[in-house]
Amino acid sequence: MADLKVLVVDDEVRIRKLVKDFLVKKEYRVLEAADGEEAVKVFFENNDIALIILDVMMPKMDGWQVCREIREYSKVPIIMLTAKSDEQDELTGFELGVDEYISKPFSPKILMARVDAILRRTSKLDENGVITAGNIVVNKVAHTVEVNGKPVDLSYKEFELLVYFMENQGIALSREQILNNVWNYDYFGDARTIDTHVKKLRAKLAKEGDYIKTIWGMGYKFEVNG
Amino acid sequence: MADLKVLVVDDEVRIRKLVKDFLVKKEYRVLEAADGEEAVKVFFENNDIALIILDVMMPKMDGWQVCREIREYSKVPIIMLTAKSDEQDELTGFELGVDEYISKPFSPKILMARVDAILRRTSKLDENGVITAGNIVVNKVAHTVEVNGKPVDLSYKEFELLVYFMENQGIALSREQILNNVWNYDYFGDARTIDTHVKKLRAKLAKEGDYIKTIWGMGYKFEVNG
DNA sequence: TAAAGACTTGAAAATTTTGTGAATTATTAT
DNA sequence: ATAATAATTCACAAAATTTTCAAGTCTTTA
Repeated sequence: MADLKVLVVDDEVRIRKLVKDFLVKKEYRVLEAADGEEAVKVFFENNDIALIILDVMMPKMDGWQVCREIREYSKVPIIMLTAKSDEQDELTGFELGVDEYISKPFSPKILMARVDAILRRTSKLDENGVITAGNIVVNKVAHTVEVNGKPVDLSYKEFELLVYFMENQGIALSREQILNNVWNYDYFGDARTIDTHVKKLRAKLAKEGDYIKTIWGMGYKFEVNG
Repeated sequence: MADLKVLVVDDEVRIRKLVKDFLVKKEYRVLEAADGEEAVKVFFENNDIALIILDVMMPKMDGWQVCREIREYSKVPIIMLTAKSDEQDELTGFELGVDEYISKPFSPKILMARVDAILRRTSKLDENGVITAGNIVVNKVAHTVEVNGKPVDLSYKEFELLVYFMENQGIALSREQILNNVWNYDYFGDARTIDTHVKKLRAKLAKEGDYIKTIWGMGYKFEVNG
């Protein structure tokens, strides 16, 4: 597994540890948060979290609220851990874009199966490192890109940038975020260099360059539709 | 590709044809079966099938059962084609030793990528330690290399490097990766020593030296085509 | 609708990374 | 010990990419 980050949010240490142990065994990287506020904080400090496992019942800010706040900016998959009695609430949850429910007490094995399944279908990152979006297929392992079946040559940075975009489809990315992720965090130069790379990328992707949208005053977003 | 046989099992002719066409284009040999029983029969009549692409939902005998029966005798890689709703079943599947899941409707391209990846990791290395790629034949046991049938003398490191490349065909390898694998992980020296070895290797392999591609800013990749 | 601010773009400048031949330092064989 | 062979390092040329810059366009907002 390509080193994906999973954020586990629960106020009970016991539960966090349990889930974490299972995740670690499957080679996921695990971040933890003990309450809703911390969860939101951790999530936005790490902009590459692949999935959140979120308890509903928590002090300070409950799971629903966490979900709402995160959904304003991100489509990251969320698995909710609910008490048996919360069934009623699931209605709310699906509207909020929750991907799965698992009621406590749960079987870690099933939870893991769901995690795998969701990551497989959402992040499109399979073990082969192939990411797809529209007519673009990127093979991270082979370091190749195809647009409409035809190979396209990208430079190192262009490739990195495209991968970053594709792994964050539908998410508006600020220049700062892009800089932090695609460039080294100690990069000092002009953020405008991103623009130049975007320009080149768009040109090389031809029609599919339109997948990269400009978000005026903010940054860019990669999206196939819309 | 060394003429590998792939068995495609699906009750819909349309799907079989689609998959077959793509596989044939990649120079695989394709066998077909329209239901589970036929699949098992065909599999055991041909003892050199390299991979099975298996639909779950089929008359007579479903994919799970086919999987179970074949697994009693063989570790042949299996890719399952599942309906979206079958995710739940994946638990069962992984226990049965299914290698991959692809949910319908699927992108043929992704399917092909998976096929390639699986075959690359499972079947490349012949039983006798002979690896082939294009016009190069390496015998790990005898420690010999032939290019176009003619023996080529390589030094120890050159040989190791070539073997590493050939065991990782199509994969972009960073200098660090190469260093860790071909040199001892505690090697301290300059990574540029790789460049020098690559240079020598390319020279000794003559025309076939082109198999070693430079990936600018990243490292090298060994690939016969492209 | 004009001005200010934010993106695009093309091209030049600056920087990085590679390729190579030769020098230097192990290692092995004689 | 000495010669031969192999592995590294070095230095500089060559190649390719990244960044900067300036002028042109497009958006937003007053």
